[in-house]
Amino acid sequence: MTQLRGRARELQRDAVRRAIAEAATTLFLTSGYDRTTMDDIAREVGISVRSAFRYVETKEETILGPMAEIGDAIAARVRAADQRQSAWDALVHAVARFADELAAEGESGKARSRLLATTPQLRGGLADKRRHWADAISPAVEQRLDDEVVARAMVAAVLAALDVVVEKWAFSEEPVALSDLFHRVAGAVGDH
Amino acid sequence: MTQLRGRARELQRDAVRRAIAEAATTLFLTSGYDRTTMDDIAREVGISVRSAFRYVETKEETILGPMAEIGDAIAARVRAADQRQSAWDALVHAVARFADELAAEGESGKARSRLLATTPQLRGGLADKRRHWADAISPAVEQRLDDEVVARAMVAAVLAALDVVVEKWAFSEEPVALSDLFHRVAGAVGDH
DNA sequence: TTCCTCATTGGCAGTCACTGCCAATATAGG
DNA sequence: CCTATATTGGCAGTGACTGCCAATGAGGAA
Repeated sequence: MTQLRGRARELQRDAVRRAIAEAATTLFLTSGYDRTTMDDIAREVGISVRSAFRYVETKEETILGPMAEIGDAIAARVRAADQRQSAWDALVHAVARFADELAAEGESGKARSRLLATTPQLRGGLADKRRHWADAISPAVEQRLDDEVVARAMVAAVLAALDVVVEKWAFSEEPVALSDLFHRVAGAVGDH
Repeated sequence: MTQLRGRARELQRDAVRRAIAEAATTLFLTSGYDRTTMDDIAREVGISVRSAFRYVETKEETILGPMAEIGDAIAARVRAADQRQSAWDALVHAVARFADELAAEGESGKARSRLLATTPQLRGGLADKRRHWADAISPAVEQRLDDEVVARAMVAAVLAALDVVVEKWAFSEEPVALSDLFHRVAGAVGDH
């Protein structure tokens, strides 16, 4: 039963992590990143600061943690794409699917995106995430391309373009269709 | 004489900043980023920690500070490029010139690049710099393109590709020509 | 030269992120 | 109920950074 026990523990851990992410996001959004201390977050969740740091490695991770899996999801979609599709097209479509999911979150997704865009202290963590995404996605792209450096550069370029588009979307008044915008921009970057 | 006096002060400031950058780079390279304290850097320069923080805002800035001007330099080159050149080509060539300068630094440039690539704590500052570069360069690209978002995305994409190429170059054993590699990769990303 | 003014300096104390250590506590399985 | 094991939270310490203030130093006026 050690298996089950371990699994239960993991589920419990994930629940706490989600609670931390939720509390942190709310607090950052209402009081600002700097003016929110780890103490505030821990208190909101109902645990000690010392324990909070057993669930997240850094303050940045409180809000960025949940973004970890996205890279794998995108990589899986690249792999699953029709083999006749070019590396670029497979990649752009896979990333666009993520854009759709973000857009589906509605206003909360927009608010979070605005927070990430306007909080310089989060950029280190954000860069880390993007790096991990790139590490996950690049091999899938490389398989269609046979060139490691080009594959990595292509992934980095597309993710960078995504960032620009998401920021534009997050701050635009009129409702813009995020993935349409992304497709348009990616097309323009790819054609020049 | 207030003018001259002010200028002298500025020159003095820049000299101290350079001394800080040099000391920080050396110390980070020999002892590692974490194991180097601001106290160590200040002592090496011969000033107090309190004063050091009047020259640089953060520990990251000690080594990243000198990278600030590069964005403007690239922007100027994009503007200066032949108007018949496409936005993409002008941008890629301007960035390649920077790659040449980096390569011209030789081993010290490589070592610094390796440090930046392997030190996660510097990624926030690095992302900030890249953002500032992008803010400086994008208007110059937009002028040839008439589309703000596409211009920003193009710049972000090319800078992301540059990062990948620089990292590859910094860690490769055999001497690779940095800007050749960059041109090849940029071409591949742009054509797909 | 001497004095005055203003910028720069550096020490001090305080905040906050984060860590190692340890004793108290909870919990699953016998 | 009891024990092995995991989890918890307090405490003290480090290091980045900030506001405050008294001391210092350098240039110009008298």
